[in-house]
Amino acid sequence: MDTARLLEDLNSAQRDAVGHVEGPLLVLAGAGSGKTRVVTRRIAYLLAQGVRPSNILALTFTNKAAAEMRKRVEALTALRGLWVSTFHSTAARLLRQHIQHLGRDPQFTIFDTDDRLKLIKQACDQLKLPSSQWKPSSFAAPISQAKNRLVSPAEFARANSDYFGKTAARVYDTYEKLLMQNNGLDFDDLLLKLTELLASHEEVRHALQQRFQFILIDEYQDTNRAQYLIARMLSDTHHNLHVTGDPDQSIYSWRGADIQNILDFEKDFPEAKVVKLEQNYRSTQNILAAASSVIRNNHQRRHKDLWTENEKGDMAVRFEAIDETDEARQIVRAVRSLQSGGRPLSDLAVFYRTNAQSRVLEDALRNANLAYVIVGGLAFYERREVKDIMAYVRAVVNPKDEVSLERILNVPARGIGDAAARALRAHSASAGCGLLESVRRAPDVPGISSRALKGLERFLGLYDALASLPPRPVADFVRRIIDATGYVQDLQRGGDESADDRIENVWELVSAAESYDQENPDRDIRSFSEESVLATDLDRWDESRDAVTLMTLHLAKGLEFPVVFIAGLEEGLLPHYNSMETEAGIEEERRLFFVGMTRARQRLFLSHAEVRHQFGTVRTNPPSPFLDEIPEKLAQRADSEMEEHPEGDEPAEELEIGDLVRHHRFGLGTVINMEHGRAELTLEVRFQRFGVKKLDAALARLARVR
DNA sequence: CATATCCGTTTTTTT
DNA sequence: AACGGATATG
Repeated sequence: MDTARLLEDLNSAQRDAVGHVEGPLLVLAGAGSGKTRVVTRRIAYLLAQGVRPSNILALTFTNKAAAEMRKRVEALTALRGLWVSTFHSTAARLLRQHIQHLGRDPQFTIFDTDDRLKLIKQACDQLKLPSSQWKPSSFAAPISQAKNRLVSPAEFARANSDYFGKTAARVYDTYEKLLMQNNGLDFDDLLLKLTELLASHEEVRHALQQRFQFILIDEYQDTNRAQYLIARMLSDTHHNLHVTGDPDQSIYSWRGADIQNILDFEKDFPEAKVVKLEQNYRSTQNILAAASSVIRNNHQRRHKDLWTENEKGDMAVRFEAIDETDEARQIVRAVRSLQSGGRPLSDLAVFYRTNAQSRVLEDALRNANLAYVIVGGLAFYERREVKDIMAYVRAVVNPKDEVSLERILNVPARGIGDAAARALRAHSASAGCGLLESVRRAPDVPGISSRALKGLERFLGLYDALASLPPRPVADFVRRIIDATGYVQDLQRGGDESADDRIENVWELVSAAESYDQENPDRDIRSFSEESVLATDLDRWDESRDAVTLMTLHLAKGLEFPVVFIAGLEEGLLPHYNSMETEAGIEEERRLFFVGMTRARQRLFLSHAEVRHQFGTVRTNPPSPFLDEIPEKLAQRADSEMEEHPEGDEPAEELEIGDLVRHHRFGLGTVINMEHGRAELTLEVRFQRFGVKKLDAALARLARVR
């Protein structure tokens, strides 16, 4: 393809970036500034310059971003041998080829967060930590953080001398041993082990440096220590490292991301070319101005001015709801009116801070008969029934994976209970053999009932039958598991309420396997298993469906919608309680809000509720301070709850002491006393802002708030 | 050993 | 409010 054509419809900054060939390149790409376009064009440009596709490595954070990038490069040029994939799957792939240099078995299984927790539990048991005092889940985050920062158990122990830290260090150490025994790597290990491999094995590092002469990294502001080192080491010979990112969209520090990586890029590579993309092609002037006025309040920030040639557009709309149900109702009403104005539902998205917020929205949309999709939450491959089936796959693929083995031993129930499992484990420990071997020796293992023995025999038959199956087609393999275990019949028999959903998911797994077969005729059950662990809900999202999209603000990064709703803009939710203690925490929350706002192309709706039901209790939340950072002239207030809820629509007789009520002037309050007079009922209400008032129930027109 | 029931905990965000 | 884990019961 001719190079002039690749440059012609770009602005000058974009052209600078695309036309850069040799040497480090930092592209500071503001929201909506055509970043993906620049990256894909640059790949095409490199190819046009004679760079071989196999010498290029493009790294992203999500499979979706990788797929999108691949698709767009493909539209420009042929790309056999080009690697475009996530950090994690790239690491997995490289480790399969080279991990034996670290003394590990290339047939490792990737353990997800659920598996990890089970191993941590095992570690706690081994260390005899009383469960009343220690929660296994409390160790997950510290261990993960340590790995992200390349801190070994020994170093962790040295750095943490307090009571919790010392215990966590022991758990970490034991957890690592268990991972090894199971021949497993957790998500963090994928990056960590690759870092170790590159650092300790010059010949591998060198070979990969030769292979990947041009490296591109997307969302560089979200890289953690390990990812940073991988980037540095891989690019150490040719220095052709091209990173793209936006410090204002750094929202993953809790996962170990270090914003310093992008801020220090020029220090790391003094010869780096820096390009700033500040023209926004996505949003209206009003939306952009509103978003800018928010992000401006961050102090830890490199100044940047986004601007656009787009039209002024509508003002952002800000509205207040009584509670989360009311908020959902108002959003539904707006959705309906947009729809009748000719908007397809696929134009609309609702973002929120926490997954728990999706439920009310979901209910409201369903009741209104509006199509919706929830992206995120419990990922498909994390659902119990899907994990059960996949555990069979994993147990067969990696016989050392005892987390999976234990999971399936008695699923569906075949008479192998706790006692039998314990006996098998004990035998493994004393005989020094694996759990599977103990299952084989079950007749000789003490403490196993005859019923359990029968079950174990059946299980073994099943296991061996599966182990001898051809690894392709994947769908046949999966179907065989379902048939042979009677998994679906078992669900039907159990007859619990969610059985239908679960059965549906099981069949959906089969169809996922079928499409995998179609799309990857050369791959097998092993690669299917691996890719499924790294798959997320976002990857499965079908954007073409005519439905409102619901997702968290985190997931929204990198996407855009003509119309965006951001719900739950309250202090405590955004910024979230757990992030409000430090300035850095609040700034990250503000960036999260900024990310959400800048997803919108034409319309932006911002809502908050005065009270919210959380953990079964009611919580009164003031509006998010971020809302007030938007100038009045940029956000029009729609005080629509008045029309929707005329006061006094609830007879006072229904009130009880303790009820939360809303008064048109005094706002929210709690009924603290009721006095029945001759003809009237006098209420005593303690208002949150106006103190205690005595009101005539017939006149006060109070609305009860659940 | 399987099933039923209760209790406690959970929820911030995810590859 | 809902799920999973622990406990009691059949």
